[in-house]
Amino acid sequence: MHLERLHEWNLTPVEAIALQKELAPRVVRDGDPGDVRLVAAADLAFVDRRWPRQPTRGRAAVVLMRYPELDVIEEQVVEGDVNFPYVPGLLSFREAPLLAQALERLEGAPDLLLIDGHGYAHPRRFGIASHLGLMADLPTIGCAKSRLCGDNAEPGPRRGAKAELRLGDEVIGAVLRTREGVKPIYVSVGHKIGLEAAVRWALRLAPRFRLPEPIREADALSKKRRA
DNA sequence: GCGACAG
DNA sequence: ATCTTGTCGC
Repeated sequence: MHLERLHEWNLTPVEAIALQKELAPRVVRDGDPGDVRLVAAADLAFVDRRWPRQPTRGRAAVVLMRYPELDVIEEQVVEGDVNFPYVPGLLSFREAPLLAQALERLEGAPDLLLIDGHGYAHPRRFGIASHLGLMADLPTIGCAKSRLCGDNAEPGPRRGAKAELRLGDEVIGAVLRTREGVKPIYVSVGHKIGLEAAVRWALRLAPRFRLPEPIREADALSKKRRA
């Protein structure tokens, strides 16, 4: 698939923040992907174990799965240098370059994209899911395992229970219980999909475990040695 | 000044 | 993210 080259990646943190503010208005926060047949997810693992903020090597993995069968029909892995440090709020400048390369190698064309991280639920409303969604011009959902910003009540104990994630007087995402007895996940709009639809798809794609199946597969693939 | 802080 | 064994529970 094709991703648009929106800018260069070799930026300073100050430039990265300015870029996020500039691109955030282009994110589309509504829509509902019609009949979804193919779902893709991307995740990245680190190859060595140096300080989290230092230059290192990363391995990006992308999986393409059929819906509703949830079987993997394509995998892509790209290994390369990671130079940008981990800075809360600037995750995409650390991880997106390699993830974008892996996504570009995908031969199949997904109807929906899932990213491990936040989208709209971000200080400048432009998390990595929105960043990659904008580049790919695809309906994209951000699924994070923990909170970056905002406040929320505890969702109910049953699968499907949710609570609003809000920042100020704005709803920036949802806290969704995908399984009874486990911690909820944080769902937010990445691009070209409304929050309600994003939550519905996140839940549908996580029929058995805490995280949506495509993200689990991408995570597992990124941790495999090879490339 | 203090606390929070995706992966 | 990553370092790590056993262990509690379904």
